[in-house]
Amino acid sequence: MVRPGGRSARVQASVHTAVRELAAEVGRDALTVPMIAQRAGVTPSTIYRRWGDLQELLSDVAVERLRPDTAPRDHGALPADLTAWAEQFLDEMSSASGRAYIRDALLGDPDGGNAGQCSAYAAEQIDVILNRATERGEETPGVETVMDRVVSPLMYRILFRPDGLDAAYARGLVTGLLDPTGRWPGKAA
Amino acid sequence: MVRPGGRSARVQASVHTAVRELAAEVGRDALTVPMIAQRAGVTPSTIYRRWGDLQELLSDVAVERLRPDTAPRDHGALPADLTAWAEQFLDEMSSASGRAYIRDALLGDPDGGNAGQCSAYAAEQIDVILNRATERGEETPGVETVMDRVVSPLMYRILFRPDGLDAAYARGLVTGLLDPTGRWPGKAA
DNA sequence: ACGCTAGACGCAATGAATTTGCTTTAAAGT
DNA sequence: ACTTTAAAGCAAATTCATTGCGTCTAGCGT
Repeated sequence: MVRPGGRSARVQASVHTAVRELAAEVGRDALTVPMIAQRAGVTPSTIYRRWGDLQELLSDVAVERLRPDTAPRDHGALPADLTAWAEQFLDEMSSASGRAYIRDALLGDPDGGNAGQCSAYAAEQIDVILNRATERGEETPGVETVMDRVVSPLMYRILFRPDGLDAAYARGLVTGLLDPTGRWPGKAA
Repeated sequence: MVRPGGRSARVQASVHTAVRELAAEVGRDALTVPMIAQRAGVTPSTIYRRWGDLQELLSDVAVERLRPDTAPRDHGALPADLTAWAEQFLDEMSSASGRAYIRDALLGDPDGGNAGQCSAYAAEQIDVILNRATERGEETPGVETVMDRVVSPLMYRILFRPDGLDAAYARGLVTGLLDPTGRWPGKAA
C-alpha cells in the first residue's frame, strides 16, 4: 500500500518527474532505473521495491500522462463535437511520444488495470459529449458503439499500422457512424 | 543483414525453438537471454548482437506464432464465413497465451514492422473471405471496412478491456456490419 | 500531546545480465 | 578455389537487478 502523504508522496512525485525529465532529455529507450533513482534523489532499491521494475514504473507515468486534463469542447452539435474530439485524440495518440505512452501503459501491466484506465478515460470523454447531445435533443449512439466505431479503429491503426493515418480518416469514422446514408464506404478506401 | 542460409539460419532456428521450448517449460516471464543462449547452443552475445535485447527476440518469435497456418474455412456464404473467422480470431487472441504474443509483438518493435505484419495476416485472411464472396456474386464491404468494424474492436477490447468478451460480441460486430437494418445497436450494450 | 507500530526508505553486498574488443568461422561472390 | 566480409565465439569489464538489515517516519491509538 502506498502511503498517501509525507515522504512516500514526495518520493513518488520526485520519481515521476525524474522519469519525465529524463525521458525528454535522453530518450525513453535509454532510461534505466539507476539513472532515474539518481535524478530523483533516491536509491534504486526504493524504486524496485515500490514498482517492481522499470516497465511498471513507466506504465504508471504513462497512465498519468494519458489522463485528459480538460473536458471536451462544446461545438454545439454532436457531429462537430465527436469529430473534433476524434481528431484531437488521434493527434495526441499518434505522435511518437503518444504511442510510446500507450505501449508503456499496455506493457508493464500485470493485471490489466492501467490499460483499462486508459480506455475508461476515452469512454468518459465520449460520455460527456453524448450526454450533452442528448440534452440538446439529438439522437445519439451508445458509448459502446462510439468506442467500437471510432476509438477502436483509431487505436488499432495507431498501434498496428501507424502509416497513412490522418485527420481525414478520423473524420471519416465519425461520418460513417453518424450519417449512414451509404451502406459501406468505398472499397478503395 | 541476416544471411539467408547456412550457419546463420541454423542459429536463428535453434534460438527460436529454444525460446518456444523454454517458454513452455519455465514460463514466459522467467526467460532470460543467457538461458535461451545455453539451450540453443550459442553464446549470449550472439543473441544480443543480432536481436538487440530479449524483447525484440520475443517479438520475432511472437509474430511467427501469430501467423495463421491455414486458410479460413469456407461456409458457403459471407456472413457465416466472417462470423466463424471472427469467433476463431477472438478465441485465439484473447487466450492468455494469445494476449502475451500480441503484447510481445507490439513491444519489442522499434520500427513497427512486426505489428504491421500481424495486421497484414488478419487482412490477408479477410481478403480471402471477401474474394470468395465476390466470386459467389455476393455484395461485400472492403477489406479496410472489415478491419475497422470487426478486427479493430476485437483487438481493442482484447488489449484494453479483456473482461466480458465472448463469441456473442464477435457475432454482433459482424451482424452490425452486414445487416444494418437498425441504425445503431441498443445503447444498453 | 506522546509514544507505538508497521510500512517505506537507505545502504551495501551479492549475483545476474548486458556490453564490448578481439579472434575465429563460414557464407557469398569472383 | 580464393577472397571478402558478415556473423559467431570467447572473455573481460561494466552495469543492472535483487535482497538482508538497520533506520526513519507517517499514521494511529491512548
